[in-house]
Amino acid sequence: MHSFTEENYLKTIYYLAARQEGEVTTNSLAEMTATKAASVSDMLRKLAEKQLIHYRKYQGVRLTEEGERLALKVIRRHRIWEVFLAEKLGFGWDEVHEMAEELEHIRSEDLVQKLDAFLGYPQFDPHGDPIPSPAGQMPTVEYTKLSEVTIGEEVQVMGVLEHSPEFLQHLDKTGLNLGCRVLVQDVNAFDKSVSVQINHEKTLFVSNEVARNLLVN
Amino acid sequence: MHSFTEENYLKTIYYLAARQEGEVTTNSLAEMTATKAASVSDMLRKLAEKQLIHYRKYQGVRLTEEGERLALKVIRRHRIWEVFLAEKLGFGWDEVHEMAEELEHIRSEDLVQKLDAFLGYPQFDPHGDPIPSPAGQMPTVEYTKLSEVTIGEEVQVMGVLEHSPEFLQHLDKTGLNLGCRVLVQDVNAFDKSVSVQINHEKTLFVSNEVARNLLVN
DNA sequence: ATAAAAATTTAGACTCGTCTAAAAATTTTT
DNA sequence: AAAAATTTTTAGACGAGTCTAAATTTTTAT
Ligand SMILES: [Mn+2]
Ligand SMILES: [Mn+2]
Ligand SMILES: [Mn+2]
Ligand SMILES: [Mn+2]
Repeated sequence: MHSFTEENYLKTIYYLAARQEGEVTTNSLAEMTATKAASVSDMLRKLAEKQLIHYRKYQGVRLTEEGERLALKVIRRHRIWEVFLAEKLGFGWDEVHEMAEELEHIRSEDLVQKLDAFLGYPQFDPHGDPIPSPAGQMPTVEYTKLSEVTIGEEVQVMGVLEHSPEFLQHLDKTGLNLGCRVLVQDVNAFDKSVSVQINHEKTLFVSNEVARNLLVN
Repeated sequence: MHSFTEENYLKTIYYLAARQEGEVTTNSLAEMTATKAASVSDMLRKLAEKQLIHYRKYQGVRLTEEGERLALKVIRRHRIWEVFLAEKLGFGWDEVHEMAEELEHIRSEDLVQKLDAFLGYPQFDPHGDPIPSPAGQMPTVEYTKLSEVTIGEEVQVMGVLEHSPEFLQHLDKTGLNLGCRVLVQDVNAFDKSVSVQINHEKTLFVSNEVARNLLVN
């Protein structure tokens, strides 16, 4: 069995690897896990011993097949629990992540399987992130950032890149929920802010900062 | 905040105190928590420092008000999760305890509150154990052991004293589920085994060992 | 009332995951 | 190509929770 801590490191390595090219660095892991580089170094040695990562000193780190399988298992559990919390218990998408961080470590194949069935085999979590298959495959989705959409195009909000409660609450307040239709009316040449029409109703301005973190299509 | 381990000790002290008179002993705690007396001694010192137990060396241990409040919180979470696992996910009453042992430590007031509402504020868990109130009160129930019931009386199965999967699976096999009606037809004078009629249908023999662990109304 | 037995606590050690400070390797700058 | 800056690793320590072995206290038996 693997500890909570090991599971968290694997998950974090997976996420960092997904968003850059090449190996994941010690410092980026330290930042993400809110620990110090020295602690990360220690843990990397342990994970390498257990064959969960490929690790060459000073050269960064990469998941082995087994490590990726485990990381995806944890991510699957996390996202399924998020669906449960949002759909069944009525939590907002800004509240579910923190609880899922704990629930994802509950160890029982059976539990996640039954929960998945109870939820009707959801494909996406409340943030629009795809749920890995039981076999450990991450579905590929190709979404565009709202900031990349050209004027005149109408798209649908499919997910978010930024997951902080503050950002999600901001979207709630402006009415930019998952699934809502967005027509790009204009892009400001100076600050790249976007003027959009939501669901063929109200018009609003979206800063580039927000637009870069909204996945559409 | 309190650690998983501290929560488990408090819960165990509560259970041991409930089933004996007087203080709880170091050895009984070591047995229940599957650790050694030396480890228990250490932990008792820590819990006493935190004012969660009354502790005089060599004289056993008793929960403080704060300690009992915490213990009941953990027990409440445990039993609510058990209801969820049985009612919503379809697990058997022999399967839920182990998972609830982990889920009971998920820290969120909001989560247990919403889960409670989702389940319709259940009063009893799948084993017939009462669920402590949000305020931290353990409901009093007065049940009798089936082994104490006199011939001719008809009672209803309300709970179990023994919670092992083996015992519960045995009850499943013989059809002695929660809520079923039991008419005591005869008690064997030699081994105290009981001849009972279930739901006015089939008759079966129940060993004294089983009858002592069945709570009836 | 002693002695023996049992229960409990203390002492010292170990693992896990973390830290700070120092050393070593790599990368960047000049 | 050196020197400087940055990144990473190692060394040594710590807290939580556990262990075994030894010391101490309490209980039971003689
Ligand atoms: Mn999340
Ligand atoms: Mn999510
Ligand atoms: Mn239980
Ligand atoms: Mn129960």
